[in-house]
Amino acid sequence: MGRAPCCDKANVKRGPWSPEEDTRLKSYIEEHGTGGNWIALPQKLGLKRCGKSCRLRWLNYLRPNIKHGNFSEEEDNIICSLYVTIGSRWSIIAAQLPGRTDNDIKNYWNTKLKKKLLGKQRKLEQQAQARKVFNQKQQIKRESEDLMLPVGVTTRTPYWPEQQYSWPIPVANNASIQYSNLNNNNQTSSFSKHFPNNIVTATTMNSQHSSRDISLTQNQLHDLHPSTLMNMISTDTCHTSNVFQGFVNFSSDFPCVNQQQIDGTMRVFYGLETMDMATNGSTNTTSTESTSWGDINSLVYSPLLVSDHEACQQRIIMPQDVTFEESSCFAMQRQ
DNA sequence: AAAGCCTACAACCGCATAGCT
DNA sequence: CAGCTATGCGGTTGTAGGCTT
Repeated sequence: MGRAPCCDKANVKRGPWSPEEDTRLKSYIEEHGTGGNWIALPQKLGLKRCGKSCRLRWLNYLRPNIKHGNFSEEEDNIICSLYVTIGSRWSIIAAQLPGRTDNDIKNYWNTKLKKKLLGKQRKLEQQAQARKVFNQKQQIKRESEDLMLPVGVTTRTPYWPEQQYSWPIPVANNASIQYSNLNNNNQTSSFSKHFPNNIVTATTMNSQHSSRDISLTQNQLHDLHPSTLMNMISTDTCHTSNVFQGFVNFSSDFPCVNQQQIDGTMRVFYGLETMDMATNGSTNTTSTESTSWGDINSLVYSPLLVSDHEACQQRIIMPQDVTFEESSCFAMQRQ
């Protein structure tokens, strides 16, 4: 047995609303309110509409201060960032955009923004593939060179093969890459690199929510593997390390900095894009996730179990005109 | 000009859940 | 606590209008 219908479908009008229906509904609600009962509303009004339909019409089109169309670049960015962070929770996203309805944002996403993002994603895939092929060729070349060495001569294997973990460089200004991790001591560590000035900042957040902000020089970090850095940040010895040079205000770099704990996985934020990074199996990171770019869902943080108000407090890295024409963000993938 | 296709978006549907009895 | 109902939400569908062939 199916669910009981909310109204008598045979006796309700469906389809587009007429101006007359709109006027009746609008003037009634403005005068009397909804009365807390949408189901009874159409009968009071003499409208042959389902209560649900009245509610939707009011919420999405008739209530005051509704904006339609003409989404600004800023709104695009907010929608994309929130989608990446919390997924298709349109009502939460709409709550961040005054005058916008969840339905409007959903439609806008499905018809325009998604395609825009997928186009960018395809471009990234192509660049990643090219980079992968290049790295494989380099590896083969190195191995074949090693084979040519005389017997008894051993090659020095660098701890981090040269350039293998070089930081990807976005072309545009004001980009940042951010890593975060929850270690075994319930301590969240994160670090980010900002472009184009190449300032690197790091933060640790322990269970008591105290934080430590550290800055590192570009030259010292260029080839440092993220998980190694994370290790250093996560330990109390970091302030004595010669890598760390001082303290900067990390939190103010981000609109929303509530630390989200991503156990076992480090992620990179690149404006709109995120990627999981394979790690070197150090103490702070426990798993390796492969990143599929064949699906828009791969852009979404998952799984995230947050309440609605928490969702709004999650850390959101705002995209800031990052382009990827010249860069490959997969350079950090360990082969 | 007309048919077919595509896009945008309004509206619907059904599930989950809160709140009431 | 169980059952019922209204509401809220997200996915999906329907359709009008524009575009292409």
